[in-house]
Amino acid sequence: MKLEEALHKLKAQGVRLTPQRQEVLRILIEETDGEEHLSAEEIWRLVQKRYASVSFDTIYRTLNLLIRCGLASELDFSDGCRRFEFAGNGHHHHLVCLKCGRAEELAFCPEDCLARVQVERPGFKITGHAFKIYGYCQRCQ
Amino acid sequence: MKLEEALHKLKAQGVRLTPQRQEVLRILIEETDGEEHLSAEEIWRLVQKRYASVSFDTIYRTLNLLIRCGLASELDFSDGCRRFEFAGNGHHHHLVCLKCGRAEELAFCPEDCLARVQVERPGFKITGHAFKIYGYCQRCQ
DNA sequence: TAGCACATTGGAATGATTCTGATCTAGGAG
DNA sequence: CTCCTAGATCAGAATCATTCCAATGTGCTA
Repeated sequence: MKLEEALHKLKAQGVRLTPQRQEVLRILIEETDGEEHLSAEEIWRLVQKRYASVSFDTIYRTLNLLIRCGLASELDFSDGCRRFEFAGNGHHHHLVCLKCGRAEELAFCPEDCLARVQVERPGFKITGHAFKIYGYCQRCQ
Repeated sequence: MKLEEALHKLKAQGVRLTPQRQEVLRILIEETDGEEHLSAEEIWRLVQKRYASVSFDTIYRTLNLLIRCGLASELDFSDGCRRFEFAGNGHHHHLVCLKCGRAEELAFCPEDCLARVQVERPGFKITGHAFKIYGYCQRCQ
């Protein structure tokens, strides 16, 4: 399954599989049911359940490591802290609720817009993009 | 001109026109030649030229006030601090250079994408959006 | 199984932003 | 024009997310 695959990918990059790292990865993959996008603190609390003495620093170092290895991506919902998600579910964007802070995932991607931008600005070398939609989810209206 | 207009708009909302506020607004409007998008600290240094004892706190309170009044907007270029711009130049997006941090403004807006999203997710009430393109500007490639 | 390069820990440091309590002032009332 | 006060400013301390540091612990290769 996904976790095995992700661990294998990490190992293939010469990264040590410590229990803390495995647990962070497991949480990103398995404990984000529905529309949860966890903050570092939330991940820390979850890891603590199994490894009570894990430090905050380890969480951040691990998350940054996973990002460098392409297994996690960071999100910014303008709520004061970074949020993280597993990067193995394909490219997507988010609908962010301004009241409850939850984010729904959106498969749709404005690729054709990118092409138009590239034509308009040939001098700029595009490497990535972000499309975020703000508003109120059904529950919060 | 623009500054007069903006000050008038502020007054109309019952906001006191202190010299510090006027200077912050003037800097946002007049001193951002080219593609500068100022951080709070940069604005602070500029205000200090005229009001040497201005506090950092005043800069932040003023910027947040201007945002609430619709005269400024905040930008996030993922470089660790918020950046600000005058909100009277029309809706636009940004091409952010990952090397030098500068942002070019992009008049093009993926409005049609928004419409498609709205059809796809009728339950979500859209109030705003952000479209950011990351990459390398001509100078930095 | 041993050894060491790399990870983890706890606490302190950093940097952006906001709060606090004392002092000052913009701008309306007289 | 002057007075008055709600609201603004100031300096410095507090807060919050994130990272650094030095000591200690541990995956994993040989």
